[in-house]
Amino acid sequence: MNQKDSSITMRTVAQRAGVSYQTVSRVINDAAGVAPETRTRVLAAMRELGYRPSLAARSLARNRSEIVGLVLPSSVEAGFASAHLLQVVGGVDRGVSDNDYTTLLSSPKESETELSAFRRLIRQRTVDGVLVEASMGEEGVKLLVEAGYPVTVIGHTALDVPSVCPDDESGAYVAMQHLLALGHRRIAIVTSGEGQGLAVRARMAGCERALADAGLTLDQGLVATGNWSIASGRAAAEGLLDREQPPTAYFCFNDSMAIGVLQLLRERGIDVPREVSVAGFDDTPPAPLLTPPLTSVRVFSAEQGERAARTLIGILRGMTRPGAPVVLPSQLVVRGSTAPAHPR
Amino acid sequence: MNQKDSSITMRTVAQRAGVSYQTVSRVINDAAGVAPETRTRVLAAMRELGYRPSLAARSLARNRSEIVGLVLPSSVEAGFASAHLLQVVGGVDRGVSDNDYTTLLSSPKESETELSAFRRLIRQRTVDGVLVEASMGEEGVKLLVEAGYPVTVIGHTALDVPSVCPDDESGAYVAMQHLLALGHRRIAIVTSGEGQGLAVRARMAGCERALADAGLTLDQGLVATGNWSIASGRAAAEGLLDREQPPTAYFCFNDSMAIGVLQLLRERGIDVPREVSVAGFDDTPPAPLLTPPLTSVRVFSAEQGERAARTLIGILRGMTRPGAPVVLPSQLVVRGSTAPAHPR
DNA sequence: ACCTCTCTCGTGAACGGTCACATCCAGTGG
DNA sequence: CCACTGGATGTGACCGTTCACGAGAGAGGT
Repeated sequence: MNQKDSSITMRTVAQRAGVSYQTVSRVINDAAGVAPETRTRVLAAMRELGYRPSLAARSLARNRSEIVGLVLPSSVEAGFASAHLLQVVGGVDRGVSDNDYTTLLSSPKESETELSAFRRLIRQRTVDGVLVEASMGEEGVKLLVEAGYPVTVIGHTALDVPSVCPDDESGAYVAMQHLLALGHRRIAIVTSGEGQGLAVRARMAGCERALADAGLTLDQGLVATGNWSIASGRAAAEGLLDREQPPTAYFCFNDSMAIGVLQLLRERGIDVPREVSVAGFDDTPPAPLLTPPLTSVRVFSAEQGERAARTLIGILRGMTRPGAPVVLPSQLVVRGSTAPAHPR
Repeated sequence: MNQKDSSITMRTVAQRAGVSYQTVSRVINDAAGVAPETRTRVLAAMRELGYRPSLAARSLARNRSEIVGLVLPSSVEAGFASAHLLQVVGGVDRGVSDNDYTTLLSSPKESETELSAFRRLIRQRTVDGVLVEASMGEEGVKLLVEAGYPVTVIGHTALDVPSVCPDDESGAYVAMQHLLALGHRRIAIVTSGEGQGLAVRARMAGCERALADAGLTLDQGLVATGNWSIASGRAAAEGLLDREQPPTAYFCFNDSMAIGVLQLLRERGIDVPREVSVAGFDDTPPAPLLTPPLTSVRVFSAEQGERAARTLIGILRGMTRPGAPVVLPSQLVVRGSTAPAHPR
């Protein structure tokens, strides 16, 4: 059944079906102008011979490959974000292969600069378009655009490029609202200074809106800035705990920093959620496994990947004009790390 | 600098350098028989024109693509194993791109059977060889082999195919030895009945060897069988706790099941590690984040991926004969979940 | 009956490389 | 002085598709 060497070409099929290779080509691309009877005959021949079109030849002739590149941060060091990334990869692959495209991977070798992944992709000249994970930075995206590649960014971007991202603003809004509804008033916000500026800004805006809705205003003294890492979460909490009036709740802009906060609180003997509440962002898989299970904002990573893939392919096919960013809803997942504010 | 349309071909370069296209080809593949002076002239022309060879054309002519496929389980549901997987992906990509190959992704769409990913790869006919993650099962591997593809398996396999895997036996041995050294004598083993049979058997063998070295023998009553999931870990612990003499330590064959065990113990009010110890396997990223941090056996996922990639490419290049499985060392990481046995 | 039109199908030339040769030219050795 | 050798380069065919044509056959109108 599986012809090992698979050197059956269009002409083989054509011969067998008693037509010319062009007719076979028409059948394959189901173009108009082929008699139904002929079509079935050709299809039969294809099946009998186990014919598979050569992607290489097709790419050469059509000058496009039906392959999209996916640029990811070098996952080796990604550590905690890994779950999110893998979800994205899975989603991308789904969206891509549903459209009969294929996914080509490219992440920077650790020895090189981040841009190497982009350069390699451009040099290879084998993909039709590129999906870029937001944490890869914007320079690479520029490079791709200059080289003439359609690009879609997954996560967020400040560039004028199609993108798919979670609804950071409303995610943060809902989380903040949740904490407020539990009676918390001194809510620390642990943000990050690195990368993904837009996402951070949107989340902050969500927080401010929730506060405003509750008739409150953002206390800058309760805002701590980390760098997405666990350690930076710890450090942030450390600073906040030393205040004369320490916060009764912490809202961290990702789960890693929330974990850092949890660690420090445990060390200081402060019970979560009885004494203080903690919420994270991203809802990574370990979140429910922590002690206590972490309340977090789910961002549907896989869907982001899938939508981005569909968007990009739509553009490649000329069916979609690159338009406004697609914003996917985010959703608060309440778990054990948040509880009513401790009455004082 | 970046020619957007990039329609500069070998002949363009040839013309510019005042040679024939064949000479350009020679320079590209740095074949012998080109005068050094000519070579530099051609190289200069290539640089000036920003020439990039077309991978499609090359694949067509050479009948190989320098692309390897990577088959992964549909990550959407992979949940906890995700970190391991992403590491593998990262490692693979490193090994692949270091050799100027490229990685093509293929995971089964969730709507289809697992084999779909393999079928797609075969039909596409665009890769030279395939890397398969062990949890993808062996049927797909057979399919690939029948279709004539060189395959390397990452993780483990019972098939007669090149593979790279962790040293399960010695990993389990060291972990078991660690628990024995802490004074534990009733050590439960939480294994799994699903998939990766070889890995399970190797780990069990390691346990038995450690026990034998300590003059002990495996008590089948202390062996519980799960299915790698958190829930199955809970269930296993539940059964074991009801024994007249419950275990003082649990060695689980992956981290997920260890987490299940930890959860149940906490619910029952049993302190880890003061009263009982728990160890896992795989050392996934959340392991150090648990309460208490989980002692586990690290398996170097990224290295597995990288080695597998190198092995496969070696075979593709005809430099390596497919040989015996490569076994990478594993390493025990001791954390807070294991402590001296509670004296009774 | 003839001409036109449409539908179906076939032909030749790309696409951008590689491969197996043929060719050219300078050195050699007899 | 000439045939021989071997390194440097060019030539033609081919890889398996697609694309832009052109050709043949019925159908329909006059």
